[in-house]
Amino acid sequence: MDIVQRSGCPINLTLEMLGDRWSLIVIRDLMFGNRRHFRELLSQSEEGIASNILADRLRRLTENGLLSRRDDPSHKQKGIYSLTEPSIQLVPLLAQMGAWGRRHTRVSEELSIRAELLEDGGPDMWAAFMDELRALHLGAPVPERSVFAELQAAYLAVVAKNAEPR
Amino acid sequence: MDIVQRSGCPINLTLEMLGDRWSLIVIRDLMFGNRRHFRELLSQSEEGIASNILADRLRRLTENGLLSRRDDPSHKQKGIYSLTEPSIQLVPLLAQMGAWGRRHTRVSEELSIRAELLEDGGPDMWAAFMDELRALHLGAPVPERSVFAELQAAYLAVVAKNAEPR
DNA sequence: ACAACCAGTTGCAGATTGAAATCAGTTTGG
DNA sequence: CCAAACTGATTTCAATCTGCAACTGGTTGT
Repeated sequence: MDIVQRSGCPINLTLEMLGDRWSLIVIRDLMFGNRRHFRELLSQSEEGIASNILADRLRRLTENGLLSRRDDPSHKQKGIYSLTEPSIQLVPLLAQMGAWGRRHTRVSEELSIRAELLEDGGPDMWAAFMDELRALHLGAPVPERSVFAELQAAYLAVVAKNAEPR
Repeated sequence: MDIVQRSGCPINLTLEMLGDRWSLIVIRDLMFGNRRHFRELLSQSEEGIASNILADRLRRLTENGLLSRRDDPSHKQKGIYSLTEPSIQLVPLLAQMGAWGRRHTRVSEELSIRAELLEDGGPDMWAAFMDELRALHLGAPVPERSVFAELQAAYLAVVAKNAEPR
């Protein structure tokens, strides 16, 4: 999937880097699901990515500077994948994608509650989330607000509500 | 490229509809370049889309409700493609894509000036642009402000500046 | 020792992509 | 009226990409 540069248009260049069916899914899982290992990304994926595709995307995203990989001290084969500053700055883009998808596609309630919160929260919430991701992935100081916890709590609340026998 | 729905996640569903290398390029050209016919999209494309791919994407985008097609009264074979409300609502997404690409890829000055303006203009400018697109593509009343003209003027100014002999 | 786990790799069939050529109907210029 | 150019595609074909399943070589826990 190496590409000769087609044009210097920012939208085109973004598509050349991220315009396929899996790259943003992988980033989404790292970002919102906090999956950091190959196996977590492989088996806990809603969409069921194949292992060769996952390996390929992790390699390409790392080459392009959107992810970084370091060894896991607890296991010689494990690697820990982290977001980088460029991929953390995809938060507003993913928030807009979630907002659009929520309006114009047939989403499930459980999986779209986070998108709803993120849309309602607006740029302030996105910035807070990015600060939190910098702490989780880049070792920056941990901010007070945990958007991650807010999103997770809302998600679990919806799951619990829908599991209610009635 | 028909897809069995992989999951109800809004980001995934948006990717299933738009996550390929050409769909958003076509929408970009309709939106920012005001290309309305097959030939205009084919030959004035910066990236050089192939005609079979263009035909396929126009068909798929129309099937998915992101474009509409009507006959051109001036030519029995010509069709006029228009954006629809769902694709007009992609403006904030494309603005974010442009903003990200401008920061993290090697864009050309000429092709990124519009992204810069759109980023600086923020949600107010996006809303004005969407109103203008509703006038151009859906027959809504023409708004006072023409973001399209602002973008075009800025683009032409950069082209002129860079063409200056010095 | 041994089973489970780990991060991938390999092989393969089928689908998708993209370049180039081609197509048939429509309009235009002379 | 007729030829050339234009229209929105379609066809052909090689190359690439996708996804599934099996497999590899190594690590870890018991």
